[in-house]
Amino acid sequence: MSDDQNQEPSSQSRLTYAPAGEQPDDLELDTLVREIIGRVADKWTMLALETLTEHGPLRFTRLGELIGGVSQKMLTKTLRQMEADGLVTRTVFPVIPPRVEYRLTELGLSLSEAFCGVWIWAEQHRTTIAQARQTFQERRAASDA
Amino acid sequence: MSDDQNQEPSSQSRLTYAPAGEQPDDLELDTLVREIIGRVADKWTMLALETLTEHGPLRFTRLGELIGGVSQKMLTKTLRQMEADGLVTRTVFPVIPPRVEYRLTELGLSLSEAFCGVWIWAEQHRTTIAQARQTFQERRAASDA
DNA sequence: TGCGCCAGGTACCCAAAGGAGAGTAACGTG
DNA sequence: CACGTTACTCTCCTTTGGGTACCTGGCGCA
Repeated sequence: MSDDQNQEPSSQSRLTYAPAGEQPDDLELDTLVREIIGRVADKWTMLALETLTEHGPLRFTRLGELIGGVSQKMLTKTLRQMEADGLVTRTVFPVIPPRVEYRLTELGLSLSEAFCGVWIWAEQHRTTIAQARQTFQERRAASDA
Repeated sequence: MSDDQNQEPSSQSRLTYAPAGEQPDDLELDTLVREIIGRVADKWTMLALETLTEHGPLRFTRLGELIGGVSQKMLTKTLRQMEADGLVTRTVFPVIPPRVEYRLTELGLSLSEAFCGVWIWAEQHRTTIAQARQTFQERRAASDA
């Protein structure tokens, strides 16, 4: 094996693994996909997505109530990000008191559908997971003793 | 609807929205599912899941290389959590130097399949998202001016 | 005239996420 | 006898996530 492609001088001192060799265009695509995954695979994003899918267009406060346990700050931040990514539209009605409506776009709806499988998985396997955690705890407790 | 369950005294001063009224058992299930989602919908978990699905059983360092950009610390933490949730098995071969193999369980594989739709979604819509971000930035720059 | 309404913005703060680097065990090889 | 090997753990540090609280604006209402 020629190691001329391997540009790490000493095999040590690299504690964060660099991506293993790939074609540059594949790597580029991969990076982009990862970045997207990192953004949409967010707790609040997923919850907002699901809530909007279930209840249709909602205004700010109502959406917060339905999601539950979210602070204004995070709700605002999450919705701004989703808006930036084109997952929701934000419509401001110039009335007093203000009224802002959040509505899923086609893109947002398609993501919601893609995530649907994960929700179903979580519901179906929750008991299995709970059980796995139980046995894992017990085994660790046993190995500690 | 009776609001005798609604114990907020003044509608103000509650900046984090409490979950809107639901049946207690539904709420319990919901909490559990949310907790699961919060754990599996993690960046490193998803990447590890996908890597193990694509490459089959892997040992620690190789898995880190294939995932790319992950530190040992996070890799260890992620794998421990996945093990605790029953998504992977961790097999230690008592040899020198140590050899540890990580392998997806049936549960892990099923989750991977559930996530598959999200990966496909991300790949399919990446240009749309990039475009949405572009226009969002431009609109914000325009409104600033 | 002053409070409440909705949808935030902003400042302050703490906790968790996560990276960098060193250390470790136990053996094989030079 | 020192070095490399793997799969970690540990400490130190910075960054981010996220909660609490206080502020605005314009109108209706008491």
